[in-house]
Amino acid sequence: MEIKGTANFFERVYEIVRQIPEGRVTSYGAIARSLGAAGSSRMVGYAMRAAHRANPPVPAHRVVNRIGVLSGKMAFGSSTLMQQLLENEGVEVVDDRIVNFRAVFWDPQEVISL
DNA sequence: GTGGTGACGTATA
DNA sequence: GTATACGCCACCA
Repeated sequence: MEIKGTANFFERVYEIVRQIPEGRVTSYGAIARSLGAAGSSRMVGYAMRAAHRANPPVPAHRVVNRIGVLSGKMAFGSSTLMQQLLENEGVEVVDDRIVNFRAVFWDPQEVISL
Protein backbone atom coordinates (compact mmCIF):
# COMPACT_ATOMS: atom_id res chain seq x y z
CA MET A 1 0.00 0.00 0.00
CA GLU A 2 1.39 3.27 -0.97
CA ILE A 3 -0.06 6.40 0.45
CA LYS A 4 0.31 8.90 -2.33
CA GLY A 5 -0.35 12.39 -1.19
CA THR A 6 1.75 15.48 -0.75
CA ALA A 7 -0.08 16.21 2.46
CA ASN A 8 1.45 13.08 3.94
CA PHE A 9 4.91 14.39 3.36
CA PHE A 10 4.81 16.23 6.66
CA GLU A 11 3.41 13.22 8.45
CA ARG A 12 6.20 11.09 7.07
CA VAL A 13 8.81 13.48 8.39
CA TYR A 14 7.13 13.62 11.76
CA GLU A 15 7.04 9.87 12.04
CA ILE A 16 10.76 9.61 11.50
CA VAL A 17 11.55 12.39 13.94
CA ARG A 18 9.43 10.68 16.57
CA GLN A 19 11.65 7.62 16.23
CA ILE A 20 14.79 9.56 17.10
CA PRO A 21 16.14 8.07 20.35
CA GLU A 22 16.75 10.32 23.30
CA GLY A 23 20.17 11.90 23.40
CA ARG A 24 20.49 11.49 19.63
CA VAL A 25 20.05 13.88 16.74
CA THR A 26 19.74 13.67 12.99
CA SER A 27 19.99 15.96 10.02
CA TYR A 28 17.42 17.18 7.51
CA GLY A 29 19.29 15.60 4.65
CA ALA A 30 19.26 12.20 6.34
CA ILE A 31 15.51 12.37 6.81
CA ALA A 32 14.94 13.63 3.30
CA ARG A 33 17.04 10.80 1.94
CA SER A 34 15.06 8.27 3.96
CA LEU A 35 11.90 9.64 2.40
CA GLY A 36 13.42 9.28 -1.02
CA ALA A 37 13.30 13.03 -1.36
CA ALA A 38 17.05 13.51 -1.34
CA GLY A 39 17.73 16.99 -2.57
CA SER A 40 14.46 18.27 -1.21
CA SER A 41 15.95 18.70 2.23
CA ARG A 42 14.24 22.06 2.39
CA MET A 43 10.91 20.34 2.54
CA VAL A 44 12.04 18.48 5.65
CA GLY A 45 13.06 21.71 7.29
CA TYR A 46 9.79 23.24 6.22
CA ALA A 47 7.91 20.37 7.79
CA MET A 48 9.75 20.92 11.05
CA ARG A 49 8.88 24.55 10.99
CA ALA A 50 5.25 23.49 11.07
CA ALA A 51 6.00 20.66 13.50
CA HIS A 52 4.29 22.50 16.29
CA ARG A 53 1.04 21.91 14.39
CA ALA A 54 1.59 18.16 14.46
CA ASN A 55 -0.20 15.96 16.94
CA PRO A 56 1.40 14.60 18.94
CA PRO A 57 4.17 17.19 18.67
CA VAL A 58 7.48 15.91 17.37
CA PRO A 59 10.87 16.32 19.08
CA ALA A 60 11.97 18.83 16.54
CA HIS A 61 14.83 19.89 18.78
CA ARG A 62 16.55 16.62 17.82
CA VAL A 63 16.73 17.70 14.22
CA VAL A 64 19.53 19.96 13.10
CA ASN A 65 21.30 20.74 9.87
CA ARG A 66 24.19 18.77 8.45
CA ILE A 67 26.80 20.61 10.50
CA GLY A 68 24.94 20.18 13.77
CA VAL A 69 23.89 23.80 14.07
CA LEU A 70 20.59 24.59 15.77
CA SER A 71 19.37 26.46 12.75
CA GLY A 72 15.78 26.31 13.88
CA LYS A 73 16.19 27.33 17.48
CA MET A 74 14.19 30.44 16.68
CA ALA A 75 11.11 28.37 15.83
CA PHE A 76 10.85 27.28 19.45
CA GLY A 77 9.94 30.73 20.55
CA SER A 78 13.04 30.95 22.68
CA SER A 79 16.52 30.84 21.23
CA THR A 80 17.72 28.95 24.28
CA LEU A 81 14.86 26.47 24.52
CA MET A 82 16.16 24.16 21.83
CA GLN A 83 19.65 24.10 23.30
CA GLN A 84 18.22 23.54 26.73
CA LEU A 85 16.17 20.58 25.57
CA LEU A 86 19.18 19.00 23.90
CA GLU A 87 21.39 19.45 26.94
CA ASN A 88 18.60 17.97 29.03
CA GLU A 89 18.92 14.79 26.97
CA GLY A 90 22.67 14.65 27.35
CA VAL A 91 23.59 16.40 24.12
CA GLU A 92 26.27 18.98 24.69
CA VAL A 93 25.72 22.19 22.79
CA VAL A 94 28.18 25.05 22.49
CA ASP A 95 27.62 28.21 20.51
CA ASP A 96 24.40 26.77 19.07
CA ARG A 97 26.39 23.84 17.76
CA ILE A 98 26.27 20.21 18.86
CA VAL A 99 29.53 18.93 20.30
CA ASN A 100 30.66 15.63 18.80
CA PHE A 101 27.74 15.91 16.43
CA ARG A 102 28.99 12.91 14.54
CA ALA A 103 28.97 10.86 17.74
CA VAL A 104 25.34 11.63 18.58
CA PHE A 105 24.18 11.49 14.98
CA TRP A 106 21.37 9.03 14.38
CA ASP A 107 20.58 7.62 11.00
CA PRO A 108 16.82 7.17 10.34
CA GLN A 109 17.68 4.43 7.89
CA GLU A 110 18.62 2.35 10.91
CA VAL A 111 14.99 1.99 11.92
CA ILE A 112 13.55 1.97 8.43
CA SER A 113 15.77 -0.95 7.56
CA LEU A 114 14.34 -2.96 10.41
C1' DG B 1 -3.73 30.21 -10.77
C1' DT B 2 0.71 32.93 -9.64
C1' DG B 3 4.52 34.19 -6.93
C1' DG B 4 7.51 34.51 -2.94
C1' DT B 5 9.56 32.11 0.84
C1' DG B 6 12.26 28.76 3.36
C1' DA B 7 14.61 24.76 10.58
C1' DC B 8 18.87 22.67 3.68
C1' DG B 9 22.20 20.38 0.78
C1' DT B 10 25.37 19.86 -2.97
C1' DA B 11 28.47 21.65 -6.31
C1' DT B 12 32.02 24.64 -7.57
C1' DA B 13 36.02 27.87 -6.93
C1' DG C 1 38.18 25.98 6.17
C1' DT C 2 34.92 30.08 3.61
C1' DA C 3 32.03 32.23 -0.18
C1' DT C 4 28.82 32.06 -3.91
C1' DA C 5 25.23 29.95 -6.89
C1' DC C 6 21.53 26.85 -7.78
C1' DG C 7 17.99 23.26 -7.05
C1' DC C 8 14.38 21.38 -4.56
C1' DC C 9 8.93 21.73 -4.05
C1' DA C 10 5.15 22.27 -0.24
C1' DC C 11 3.00 25.99 2.17
C1' DC C 12 0.88 30.57 2.45
C1' DA C 13 -0.82 35.26 0.79
